[in-house]
Amino acid sequence: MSVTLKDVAQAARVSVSTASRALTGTGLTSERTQQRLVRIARELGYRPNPIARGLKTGQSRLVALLVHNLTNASFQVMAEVVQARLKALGYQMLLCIGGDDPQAESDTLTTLVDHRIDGLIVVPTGKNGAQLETLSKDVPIVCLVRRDDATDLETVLADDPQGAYLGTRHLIELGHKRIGLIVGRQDTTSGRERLSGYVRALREAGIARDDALIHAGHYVPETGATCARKLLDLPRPPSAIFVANHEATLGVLRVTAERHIAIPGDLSLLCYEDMPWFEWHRPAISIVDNGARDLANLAVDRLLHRMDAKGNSKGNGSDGVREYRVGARLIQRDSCRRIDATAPARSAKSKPSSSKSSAAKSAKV
Amino acid sequence: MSVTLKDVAQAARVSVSTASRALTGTGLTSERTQQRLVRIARELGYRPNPIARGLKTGQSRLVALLVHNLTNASFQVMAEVVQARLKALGYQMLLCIGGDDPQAESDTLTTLVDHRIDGLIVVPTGKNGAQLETLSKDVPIVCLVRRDDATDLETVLADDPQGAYLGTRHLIELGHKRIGLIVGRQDTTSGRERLSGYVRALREAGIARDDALIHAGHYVPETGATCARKLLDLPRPPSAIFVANHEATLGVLRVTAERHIAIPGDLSLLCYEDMPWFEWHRPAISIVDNGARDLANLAVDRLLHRMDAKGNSKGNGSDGVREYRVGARLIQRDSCRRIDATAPARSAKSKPSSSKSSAAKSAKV
DNA sequence: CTGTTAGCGCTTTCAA
DNA sequence: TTGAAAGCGCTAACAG
Repeated sequence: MSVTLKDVAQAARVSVSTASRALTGTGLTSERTQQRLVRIARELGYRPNPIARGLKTGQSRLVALLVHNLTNASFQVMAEVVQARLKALGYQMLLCIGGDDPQAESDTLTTLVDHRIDGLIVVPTGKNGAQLETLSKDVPIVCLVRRDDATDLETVLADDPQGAYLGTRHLIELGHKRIGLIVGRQDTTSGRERLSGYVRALREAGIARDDALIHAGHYVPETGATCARKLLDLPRPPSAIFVANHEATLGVLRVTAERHIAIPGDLSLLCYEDMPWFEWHRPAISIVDNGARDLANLAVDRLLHRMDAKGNSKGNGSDGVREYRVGARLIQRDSCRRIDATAPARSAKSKPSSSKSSAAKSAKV
Repeated sequence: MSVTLKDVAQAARVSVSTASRALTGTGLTSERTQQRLVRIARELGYRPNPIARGLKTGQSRLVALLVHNLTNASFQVMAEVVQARLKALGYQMLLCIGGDDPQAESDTLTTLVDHRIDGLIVVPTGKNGAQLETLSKDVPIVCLVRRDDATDLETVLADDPQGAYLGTRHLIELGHKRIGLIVGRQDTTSGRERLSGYVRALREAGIARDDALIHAGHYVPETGATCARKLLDLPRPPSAIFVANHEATLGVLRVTAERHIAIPGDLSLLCYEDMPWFEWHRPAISIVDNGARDLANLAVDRLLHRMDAKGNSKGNGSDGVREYRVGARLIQRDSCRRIDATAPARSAKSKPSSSKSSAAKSAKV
């Protein structure tokens, strides 16, 4: 079928080994034969077979990205970034979707290693630490977005404590005192950290924490809807809701629409994580950007670094740092408004998006 | 590092070939050795090396999916479906993102073939027909969503003519006579076909086609916004807009929000292609579902069929059919309303989502 | 039913 | 600087 190294060697009347050396560019051939071989290879349309090469070298030019799904905009961005970066370097991306299921993660992991992937970026479920730890002996691994506490793998995380803090503080600065929080499961890094940032901002502002305002659950629209109802049904409902994830935000928006609650007139809404349509939505949804693009880029950087270090067998490329944080930032759009601290939370229905200008400047980092 | 077939064979005191036969389950070994080998392999934690196997068999257990991006919800769904189906069969998915760029597509294609992928599902740009045609000699290919007219590759398409027809007819049945269309570029299959379906529905209803109501452009929010403005600025603006793609719909929604045009009170909006948040948006956006999930499943079916046929070398598995269509269906939500044919298009602002019940039953297919 | 032998296409000793 | 030869881990004739 295709042109092999042997064909090239024959055409050039040299041995395969010479051909190999010339084409892989080890300076172990004479300048002349080198160039000649390159030319002939091109003429013949020779393309090295990565499989054969891999069998010998143990490499595959394949890098895997394991994420939970493609519904989440952050994961979409990450997949696109990782793909683009790797392609530019001649790697192909194996995209795996684990659905946040430990069993699926475990299975996938072994198959990936079977395929002799050269590197792995994984959003861990947190339940396969031992396996990850073992695999990391063979292949460079970088964890993304979540840490697997059972490992000390290099991990690239969003600065969730800071992001949640910034968001909450922003709402406080706008005059909100009762701020509802819809946050993720507390057995994930991000769930815990976002809660902690929220709590810290309240504490600093001298606002008492009210557990009736805090709800944790899965990152799905249903959770958002359920929690929003609970919050709004409170005797003293919050004047602002901070939703720590974009899927849940969909649920919240539905509830507010159903109940004809104007945003930001009756309720301010702040969301953690961006999503393309938040900008197009009216009112445009203010967010705390988790920096998905930066996270992915950093993860790729770190992975490449480790892959490189492994190749040169100079240490494991860890650089001594185990955890990287990518800063979150507040992006103000139109879903939060300044309220008069003395007025009741639920004012008259109306006063549409005009809060933009009145909003405080971005909190300093 | 890992356990090889040789290790298993030695442990079992048989030759590697026997071990191979036993483990690959060709009925060419005695029941006893077969089971013994399987047991020993398991005990040793043997995992076959796909690279080595691939070198011999020419297969890789890798299937590639080449799409334009991951921003589009249809592509997200397709990627998830393809990934899930393939994983269940022991294949890994190589996800490539071509950005609808012919050069990128071409490059990717060659790399994929280098990697000896076992199959390819591709959303073609339409500019690399010759290359695709050539590659299809070596590897089973199924085109998805778009046809590459320069080839006669098996192609799985949405039934865009029908979908656009259904959508348009639905609007007509609701009493709309001036229906704006924001459609895709006319050099793509879907762009042309969606326009044709629209035109056919108008013709059947005896409504004259008005080119001022038809705008074609890229599938991006900006296009939607620009076209929406043009449509709404018309001396006689449309009473309904049919947006032939979800990205463009974002742009349209922004414009209507900016101008305080109530949907569906002042304007009915129908969108081609679903997106998770359309359902959560208020008013929930009515759509023509292109059946992304079905498309992906069918593409996988066809690909597997061809891969299978190729393996058994019984023909090319084409079954004589070159083109498959997956039916589109209308999903009514709350963004279209019945209008009084005699009333002016722009009525008083208000009358929010209550058109659901009054909407006509789904057009029959 | 099983073992022996020969590669798949490439890299990499080891000699020359 | 080059060639010959070995071998990565596996499968598949071909004998026995």
